Amino acid sequence: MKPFHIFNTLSRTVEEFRPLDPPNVSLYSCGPTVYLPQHLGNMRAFLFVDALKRALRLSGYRVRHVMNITDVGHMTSDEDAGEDKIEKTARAEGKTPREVADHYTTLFLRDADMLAIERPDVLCRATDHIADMVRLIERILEHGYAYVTPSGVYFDVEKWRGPSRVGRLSRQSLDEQYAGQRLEHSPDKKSPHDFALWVLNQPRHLMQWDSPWGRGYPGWHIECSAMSMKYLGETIDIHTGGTDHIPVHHENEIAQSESATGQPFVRYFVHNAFLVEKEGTKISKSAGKFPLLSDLVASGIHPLAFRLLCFGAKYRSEIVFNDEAIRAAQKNFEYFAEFARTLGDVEAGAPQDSAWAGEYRERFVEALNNDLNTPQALAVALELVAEAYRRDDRRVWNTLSELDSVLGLDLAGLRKAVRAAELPPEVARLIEERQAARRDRNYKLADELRRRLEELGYEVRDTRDSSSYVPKAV
RNA sequence: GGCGGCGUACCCAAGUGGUUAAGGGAGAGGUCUGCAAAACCUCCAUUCAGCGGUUCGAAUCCGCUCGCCGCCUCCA
Repeated sequence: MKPFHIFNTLSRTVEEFRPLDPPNVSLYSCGPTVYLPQHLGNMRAFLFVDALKRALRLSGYRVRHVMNITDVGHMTSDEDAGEDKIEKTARAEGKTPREVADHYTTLFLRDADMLAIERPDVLCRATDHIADMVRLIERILEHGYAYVTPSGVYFDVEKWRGPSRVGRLSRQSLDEQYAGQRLEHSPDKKSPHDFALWVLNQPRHLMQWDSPWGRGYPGWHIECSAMSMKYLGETIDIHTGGTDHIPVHHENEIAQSESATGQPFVRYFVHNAFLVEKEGTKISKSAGKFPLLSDLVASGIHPLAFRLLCFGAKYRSEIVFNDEAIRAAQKNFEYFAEFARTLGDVEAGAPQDSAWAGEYRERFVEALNNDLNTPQALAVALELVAEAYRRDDRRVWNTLSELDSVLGLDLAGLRKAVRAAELPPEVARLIEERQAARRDRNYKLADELRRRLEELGYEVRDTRDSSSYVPKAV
């Protein structure tokens, strides 16, 4: 294991990462809410987690990753009393909540696959874990940090609050946090700070479960606590999410988890910044308009270009998303892909990389271990390829594929695809015709044939007396 | 109103006290070439929003000003 450093929101500093049980790392990520497609901003968060996992692995850690699918409990309005978003979509589309959740989960996983985001070891749906949530709420009640009312079971924030307990993440006192807030609160709450663990007596809701307190449904924070503990234990190493989760969601998760177990809930909270549009405005689900991965693909951008775009900035920085930025990322992707293709012709024989390549591996790992500096790591990878071209020395495959274990561009696949590619008969015929035309200096015909080959998906590259044919990047 | 953050070239973006301010894209010129593509080479911020201050030394620390954003309400 190499020393890994990461910014911990709990301390607001970059810390050396020390897992509880090295080299094992327990990692929990707040996953998607599946009532709408995930937009590019959402996907950035998952790309961040993917980079974190892969970087840890490259440095010798073994990561167990759990991610939730939120398919119940997110409300359209404040205070857990509004309409459930899943149900709202279900009503609008004439489907059951489960159908809605399944549909958008499938879409999410499809996009994640296209972005080469590895599947978590456990992908768990909230609605499959109602019993776990109920048990956790019972523990909180046993410890006296919650109370039952006709409208629900609430967490008693006033009782829990202490010098170091509340506002650890957000750096806000309760009074600060709620100053100026103009929401109406359930009259059953002892304090406006209290939040629902279990909601009762909302007969209009489609999704309801029996509980010791009556039929109802879980509050929107409890799922993460329950599932995190179930699959990773009462104290986990890393918990990730977007910065928007710092003040409420994660603050509440800590309170309810630690009041139930008496143990620290999370050792390292790591939060990613947003993807923003040109004016610096957040791309949000609720705003209604946001680009999807499918929009990018439709405009001719490779999904992995978006992956590289996200790698081009640190996870703690906002990324400004615009046409020029994504096109630059596309160029980067093509640059790597092109290099992998040229390796396709080189015999796979060289087991040993050239000595000069080792330095690049070191610098790459070093960058990642320094608070996941993916832009610096990406720069190193680009420099490695440039240097290989410059030296005309392609014996860098072992190094490059190690870097690709984090970059995730599947360069090995691209390389293999070129080697395995067989020319269809029609293409072969066109190529011969074109070569003849070039020999006859009939360049007009040669250019026409080049155009037709391109239509068939083959890019033509001439040298003085031969040509190569490369299937275009998909 | 409270809390937090940002402002580095045309665009994206590292760097956060000390040799020439990473890297990529775009742009300009060149090598190669029937052309094109790919690749490579050269050029492209005496300067880090502005103004003060601390320091032998600051893009990096402090203060103020301007501009922008996030969270506090579902949100990665």
